[in-house]
Amino acid sequence: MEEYLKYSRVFKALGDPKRAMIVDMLSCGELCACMILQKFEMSQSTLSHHMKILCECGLVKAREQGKWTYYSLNKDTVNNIKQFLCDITSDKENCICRENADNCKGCDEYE
Amino acid sequence: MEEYLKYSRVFKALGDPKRAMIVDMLSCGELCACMILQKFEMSQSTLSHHMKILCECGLVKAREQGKWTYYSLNKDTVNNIKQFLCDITSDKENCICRENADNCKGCDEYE
DNA sequence: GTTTCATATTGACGCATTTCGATTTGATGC
DNA sequence: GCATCAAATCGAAATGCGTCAATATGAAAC
Repeated sequence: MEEYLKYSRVFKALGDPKRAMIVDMLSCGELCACMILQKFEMSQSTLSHHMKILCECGLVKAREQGKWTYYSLNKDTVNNIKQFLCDITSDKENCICRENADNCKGCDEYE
Repeated sequence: MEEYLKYSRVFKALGDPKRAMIVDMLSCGELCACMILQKFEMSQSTLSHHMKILCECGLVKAREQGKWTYYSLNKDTVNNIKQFLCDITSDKENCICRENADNCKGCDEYE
């Protein structure tokens, strides 16, 4: 379950449309907070909160320079969850989560 | 924003570790609800609720057969969000979300 | 050092989510 | 028909989330 928790934290961060859009914006390169804020109708504190969530799950990196904070996408984290999605779409012969499949009458009938 | 909402609904569904695990279980093939329930310490009503969320976002398909309901992964939906992740990790020259980048003093200084 | 500006933090407010026990629905078997 | 079983739905409680205004922090400019 620890493994799933690791992934789900990132998925949860992307589970807000505004955060998904922010991540998409950052895919073109680093941006400062004020630039991101321009694109949304939200308060500065709300944006700051969203950026914190994106940073805490590892999706986004923050770089402070003087007054400004520059945010960039952490592609390693994106690749991690991309790998998870690849794993679940690849064909598998057998699977550990199926080990007790015989205990289920319904599944027996189906097989 | 509509586009991001479409993606974020799926991400949100994966944003719960139990649901991420269920999706992983289904990656090996169709399973009935009772089989999934065996693997978790949760009530039957709670599982039913999670399955509804997974179905409503399009990640999982339900097939009813008599008393039993069989769930399977909808790989098309997984491939959709995989494509989004591929897009944001690919190198881009320019990006529509950057169109007003000059308005930001901070960004100007940085460039 | 005081002002100004960008960002973070705090506290509060509704709203959504997770969870459960209890009940309902709908199919199967007697 | 009646009992049984799988799954869905309902109602309620606890927790979490998105949002804002107000305030705090901390760097730059004067």
